[in-house]
Amino acid sequence: MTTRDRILDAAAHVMRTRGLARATTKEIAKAAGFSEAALYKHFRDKTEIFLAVLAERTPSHLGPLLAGLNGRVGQATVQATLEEVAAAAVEFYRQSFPMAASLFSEPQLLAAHRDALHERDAGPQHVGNALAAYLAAEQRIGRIHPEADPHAAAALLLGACLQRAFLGHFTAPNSAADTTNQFAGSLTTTLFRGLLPAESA
Amino acid sequence: MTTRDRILDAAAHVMRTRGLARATTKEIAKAAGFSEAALYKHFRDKTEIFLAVLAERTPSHLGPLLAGLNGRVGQATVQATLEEVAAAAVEFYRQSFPMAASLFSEPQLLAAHRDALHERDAGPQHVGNALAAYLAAEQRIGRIHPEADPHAAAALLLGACLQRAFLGHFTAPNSAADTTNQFAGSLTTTLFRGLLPAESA
DNA sequence: TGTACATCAGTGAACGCGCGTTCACTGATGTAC
DNA sequence: TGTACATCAGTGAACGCGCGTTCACTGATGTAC
Repeated sequence: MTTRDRILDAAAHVMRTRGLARATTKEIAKAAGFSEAALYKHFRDKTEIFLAVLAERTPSHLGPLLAGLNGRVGQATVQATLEEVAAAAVEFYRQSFPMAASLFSEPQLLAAHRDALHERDAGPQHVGNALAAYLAAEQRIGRIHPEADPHAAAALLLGACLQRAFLGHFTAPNSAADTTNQFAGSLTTTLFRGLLPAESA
Repeated sequence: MTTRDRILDAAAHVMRTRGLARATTKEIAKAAGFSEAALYKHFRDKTEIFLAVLAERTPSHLGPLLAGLNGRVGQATVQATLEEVAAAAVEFYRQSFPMAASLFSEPQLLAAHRDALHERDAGPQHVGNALAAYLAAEQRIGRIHPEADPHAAAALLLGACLQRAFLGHFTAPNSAADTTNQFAGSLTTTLFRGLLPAESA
């Protein structure tokens, strides 16, 4: 493992455990096992460290799953696929949320990260787009109600996952009696069936 | 307006516009039109200012609406009510998100705020609970499918609103072609109808 | 093989700066008699 | 009514501290001849 990697690992760890505000060069260097001066042999300044962490240490469980969604059209059941996506999304959001949220305390860093994402053609909105595209494809082969709105459905499902991750971090970490899979299950079931009572028009 | 109020207004403004990390005593005092020393006549330390802002300057459009939900059971249509809730939720989350997210950069402040919310029996999870209670009541009088899960439905709807607010701040502020009302409409329509195709079991 | 030099990752100590906080003070307002 | 004193919101200047960053340096490794 290169020194650069060790610094990034240490920075990611400090950011996650102590928070962005406490992620000082002293803390990062200590966690990495190097002097503070060593950081500046590998990065121009602290911002560059943060941006590298965001670019290279953001979890990506969702990426492969979303990329494989094309091949799943017509396979298994749509509900089972959505359940899998939901479970993965909860985990992904749970891991990325603290660091992503932290960025809002430093708008300049947020803007720099946003631009970096844009250049790599990445970003949080791509998750929703990929899921909506999958749902639209399933809709075309009749496995989803023809009048359903794929984007709205994706927003509902993924939003619920983001919110759960948010609440899990915001409130005491003891809460959330149900498991992630139970949660993903009740979400997709409710989303599939809809709220409309049977006898109503 | 008391000095205390002017300080809190100034602090809230600085937190929103410059970010929590740039919300220094100097900036707050300057924005309030007082000396830094004046802050300490009204607050023990900077943390107390932040906690007071969070307690007294958090928007509360949603509160009255949610409180009035009991009286809406059986009134108008459920979908129209949900649409109204969704639109208000988007606006509420949009306004609170930056400050709430900022807290994740200082876990100690987050914990202190969480405790303060808990003491006042408040917090973000109460929004979901109130909406779920309303849905359960509508379910009891047959205006919602008897097997639907009220908590899951609330999570879907509010999660989508939270996510929209998040994306609105995270990505460039130009995006989001549709209006809040259009968004709320497609959400509730999709949630009501469900994804299930007509001919399927 | 030995010797002289170049390179470069990493260091300890220092730097200037902006931060949160405190201090002794001012001056306006209220109160007692 | 005037005078002496108490109160208290607000101030300017200073404080100690921890921050990000830079500096001259070390010592190991590689290279030329």
